[in-house]
Amino acid sequence: MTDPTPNDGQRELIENTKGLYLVDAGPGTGKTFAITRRYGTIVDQPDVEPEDTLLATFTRSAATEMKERIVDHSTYGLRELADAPIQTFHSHCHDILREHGYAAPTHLGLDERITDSTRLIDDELIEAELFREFFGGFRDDHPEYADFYRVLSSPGELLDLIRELASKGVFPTTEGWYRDGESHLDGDFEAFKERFDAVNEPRNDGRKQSVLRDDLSRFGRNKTYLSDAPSKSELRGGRGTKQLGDDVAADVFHEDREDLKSFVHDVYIEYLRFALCRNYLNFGFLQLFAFVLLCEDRRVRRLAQFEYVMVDEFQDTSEIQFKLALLLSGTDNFCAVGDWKQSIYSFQYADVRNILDFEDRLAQFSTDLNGDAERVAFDASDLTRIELRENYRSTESIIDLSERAIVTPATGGEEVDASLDDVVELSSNAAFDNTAVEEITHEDEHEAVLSTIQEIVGNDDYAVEGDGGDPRPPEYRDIAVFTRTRDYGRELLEVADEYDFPMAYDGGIELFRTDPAKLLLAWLRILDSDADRGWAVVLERIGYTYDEIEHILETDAYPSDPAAFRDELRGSESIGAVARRVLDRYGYTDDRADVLLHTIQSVYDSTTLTRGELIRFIERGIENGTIVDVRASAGDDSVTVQTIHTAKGLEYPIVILANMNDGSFPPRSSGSSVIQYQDPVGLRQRKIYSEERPSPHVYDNWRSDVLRRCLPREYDEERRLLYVAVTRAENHVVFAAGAEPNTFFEELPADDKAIDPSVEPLDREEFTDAELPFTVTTPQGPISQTPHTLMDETVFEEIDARMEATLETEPETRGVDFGSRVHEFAEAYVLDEEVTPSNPHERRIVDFVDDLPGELYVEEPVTLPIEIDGHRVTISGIVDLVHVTADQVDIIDYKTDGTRHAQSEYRKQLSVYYHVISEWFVGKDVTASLFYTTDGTREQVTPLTSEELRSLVQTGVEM
DNA sequence: ACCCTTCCGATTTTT
DNA sequence: TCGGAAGGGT
Repeated sequence: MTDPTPNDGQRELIENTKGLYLVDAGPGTGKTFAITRRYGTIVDQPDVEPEDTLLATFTRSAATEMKERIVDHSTYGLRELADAPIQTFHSHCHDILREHGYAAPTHLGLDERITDSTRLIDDELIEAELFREFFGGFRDDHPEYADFYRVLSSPGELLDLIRELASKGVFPTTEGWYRDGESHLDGDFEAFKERFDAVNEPRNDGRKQSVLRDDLSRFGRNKTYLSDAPSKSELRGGRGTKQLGDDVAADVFHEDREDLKSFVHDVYIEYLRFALCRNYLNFGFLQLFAFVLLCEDRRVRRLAQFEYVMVDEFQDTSEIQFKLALLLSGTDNFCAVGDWKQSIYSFQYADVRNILDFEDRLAQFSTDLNGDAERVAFDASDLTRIELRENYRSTESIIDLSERAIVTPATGGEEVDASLDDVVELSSNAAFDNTAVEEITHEDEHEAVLSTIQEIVGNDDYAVEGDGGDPRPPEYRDIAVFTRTRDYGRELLEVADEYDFPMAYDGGIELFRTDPAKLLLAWLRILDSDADRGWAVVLERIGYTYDEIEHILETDAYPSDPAAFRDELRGSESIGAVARRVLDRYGYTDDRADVLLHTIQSVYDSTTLTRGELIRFIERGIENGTIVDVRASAGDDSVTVQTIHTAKGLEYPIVILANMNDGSFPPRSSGSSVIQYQDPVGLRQRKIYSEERPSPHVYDNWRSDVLRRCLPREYDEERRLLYVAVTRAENHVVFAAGAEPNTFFEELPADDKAIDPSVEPLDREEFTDAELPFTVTTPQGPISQTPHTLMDETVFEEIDARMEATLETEPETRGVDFGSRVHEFAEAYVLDEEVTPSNPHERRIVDFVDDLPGELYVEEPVTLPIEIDGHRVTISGIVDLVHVTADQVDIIDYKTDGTRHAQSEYRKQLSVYYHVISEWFVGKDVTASLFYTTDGTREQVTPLTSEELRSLVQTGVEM
């Protein structure tokens, strides 16, 4: 592909090894070729060894590829390069800490040490588990932060925040914040003011109010603020005002955040301490300690610094990685290679500004690092920019299309920031340009895509470049279908399967942490040994309460229905049949269940696993959160389906970009967590708990609401994703959309191709290789140490204890709970959706509604209402509670949403129960009410009459 | 301005 | 389920 003789840009990069370089390397420009040759030039100098040169990559596989290609072109062999620092930032940091990291924590004031036995936790779910454990202890030790706990929706929110701060170089010390960390948390008013002014500019020469003022016309709507919030008119100015006052910017920005900062600080430092005590680090902490060490310890820094530093995929680096790269440079022989248009990893803390504002950031970071001591020596004004301009992959037409993509608005009115001035123009090297850029729209999008593929294969109109550069008709293997989400890819594969279409998914699926997998595991355990761990899950699912389950497990007196099902399963010939029956029983027929079925079947078929081993296999899958890697086998002549992220770095003759529908390229939202860090406004809290007034207790933070509206929604990364997708193509691109095409689809120039989807079923024999469209890799590696429970036992212990306590004080209290499935069923049935009853509870609902106001009897699974601190609590699975005393029946529906939202939907739900229950408890006074757990208030609901219910069933319309 | 109701969207993946 | 946003009525 890449010409062995470097072109001008590549040669400039390869030959100039001294000094500071920023290389713009667009798609298909032979970047890897140039970097590896440059590396060769560097280490082939007589006085330079591989250990003097750092080549940082983004992934391990990229590092491996680099090494292999260097070996091909230099005097060094693979063995000599085995230990060379050609690696990811993370693994390099790991190495630094292993060698010099023992006392690194002391620089933050921590007494703990990093030792050889300190592990790296590479599974986020295991870390989440550990963090939960940590946070539980933290809560007990720090009652002073109660107001923060009450607004947090989950501890995971804080872990996310900590990770983000770590990636930005904001670290805590035992005394406060490391270096200038606190200023990041406070934010940057000047930078904020600029954005504020930008959205506060009146429009139409001052005749129309600013975007911001318009946006705030609904200020306070659906919100509850504390009394210090200004009124809407105070905030926006009177009638006729065109923009917000200047003072508003300062007013919303400046907020007392001392308590918030100290809360976050304490959680952060204590979590670091916890991790070190437990002898582990996460990826972020690896970089955190490496950075601190390099900053504080001059000896280590000198030892660790390189004569040459090259960073590949620079657009994917985070702020801390940029700074680490600088600290690791002993000279200014520094070379960053990347393409801002391909920065699509912000969720992994990649910061596109590292490459877009390279010079500014370099100057800024160097100054920061040199604040108190001379650490790095860079002069940003000595920067040489190199542009790689020759594209060896795509035709000129594809390149033109990609340039359009990067500036295409994502919604009707969006103004795109990027302009083509920032895009380095590429020229194509393709042998010919017969490019088709087409678009198809059809309601049956999946079928339409498959039909299109059939149309393309073997068709000379879609010729691709053959081996000798001559055109040849395309085959299945030349085509890739890209999607934004995994889900869409799986759906497509599902449809393809129906037609025996040669199509293979390429990417990862977290298969085992799904309900179907857990239930299957439970039934396998029951089959194997009537294991309690299996029965508990099955019974809980049916709706038995904890004490009932305990009783059943003790006496082995299993209910007749599931026991019969177990016996039925025992008669199944194969594991596949068992799995299918279990999934059918619970109504799992979606694609995910099918993949699970496929996986189980193929693992069982292709290995010699016994049932017991299969159980262990699934258990490991759940414990490790195993992503089942599903890959196209290379030899198959089949279409590849993958997410755009997975496709980065790859190339295909023909690309179909599917699911170009409304909402499939979502805007980057400001996040929904209560406590968040945001550039440039710093650390902010969106909800505030306060008991000052009786109700409600949780208030919205008006400043946060205004601040958010000053930072516009961004589609920049979605555009870059689009760019990445298009630039994978060598010859042709097809956009596909369903019923509601998005703006990208509408705006991009493409020939509209009418389509009448009819997929020709293929002869399976012809594609025997593709028969099983994926292979499954058995999870490897050590089994995690976290004990795994399908049921959260602490919750049940808690419930049990409280039940005992309540029973002692209120022996009269009795209640009933329904499983949420019955709840859902009832609602669906009343609303005349097509549902078939599958258990006794559901059949009773059917009988009841069909025969209103007929008789209804419900067997009584009994439980007790649960009270904690005088408040009823919502416990997952118990949605509705019926509270029964001698002469009174209370039907209660728990809601966490305390301040807003209509009761109408709830009324429909509750009404069904109301009628069921009042039939049941003839002679008692029955009431229905909503219980708001946020503030403890309770509201009586007037249930629909039987007539209204009946009419609902008949008309199917809302009241 | 306030209240009630309905609608919409729940990513991506590597270290 | 559950928040955010927006539309409609008074």
